[in-house]
Amino acid sequence: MRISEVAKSAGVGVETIRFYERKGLVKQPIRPADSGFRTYPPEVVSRIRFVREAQELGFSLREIEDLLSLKADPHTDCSSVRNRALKKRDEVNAKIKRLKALQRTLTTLIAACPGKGVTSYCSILDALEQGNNSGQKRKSTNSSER
Amino acid sequence: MRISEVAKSAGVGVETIRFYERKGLVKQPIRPADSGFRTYPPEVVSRIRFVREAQELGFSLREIEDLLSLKADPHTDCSSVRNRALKKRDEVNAKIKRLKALQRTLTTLIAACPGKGVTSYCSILDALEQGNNSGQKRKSTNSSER
DNA sequence: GTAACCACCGTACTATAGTACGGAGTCAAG
DNA sequence: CTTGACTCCGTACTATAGTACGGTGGTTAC
Repeated sequence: MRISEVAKSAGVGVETIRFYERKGLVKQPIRPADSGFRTYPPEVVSRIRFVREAQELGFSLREIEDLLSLKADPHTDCSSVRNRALKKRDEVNAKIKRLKALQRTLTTLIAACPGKGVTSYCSILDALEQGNNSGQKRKSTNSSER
Repeated sequence: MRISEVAKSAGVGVETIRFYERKGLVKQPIRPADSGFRTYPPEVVSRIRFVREAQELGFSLREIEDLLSLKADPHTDCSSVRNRALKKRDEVNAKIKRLKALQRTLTTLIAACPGKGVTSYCSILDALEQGNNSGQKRKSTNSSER
């Protein structure tokens, strides 16, 4: 595949691929001596898609490189890969936990916002406090609203 | 609270708070006419913590502003807030789903990397393909995992 | 053979999210 | 009344993640 083809199927620009190549996220493809053009195997498309996906989930390109490098060289053993993978999995689990907390907060907020009428607390931070008021000092009716 | 106090308890720099103020993420605090210094109510700390938290989960400041603005004015009704909250919750759910997929992929990878020895596929993309060969053009017999 | 199209390269520009800097004012302690 | 800590402001700089630009060369289609 040529670069523009890859770009199109991965949903990115040509320049982005060259950029990822410079960053080491996409490895340099073969370049037939005659054409000099980058010629990619089709797998590169999933690799790029993975990068975009992971970005949306809050990973930086550096971290994504880390994730992608979780790959054992056939001639070394897997233990360091395994350990890094375990660590990454913990990080991902932590992220899921936090997103679930946010989800619960939104649910609380939605419950407090029945769709019409006026409610007393209808902000995400209030909802956070509502869902969360274990161990916090509670605030009374004081509000100095700016 | 003065700005440096807020900064310290929220774990950010003073400049960051001024930056968030310019961006509208932190509202302008009162400034007593005599001192002219920003004087914050303590709630601002959780607000800033929320911002940092949400950033780690892959939200941009713009999106975070959106989240924070999910707050009903006591004089309007809640329906638009509710709708936006529902939409946000969907987005969060989608993120959770994708993180769970990543988690499963890592688990597949970990399983393929028993800690020593050489394995045939020990990369995250291979693991993805292993865990994922449903609905896509398939290469081999479907192995129902998970 | 020349136009259209793609690819190549390096450089420059953009947006986001801060971080640092420099000069000036405020305030409490010594 | 000076010193030091803190604050103010605007401007400039940084890192990340691209995106665009401009010039050159190869391939194909007419």
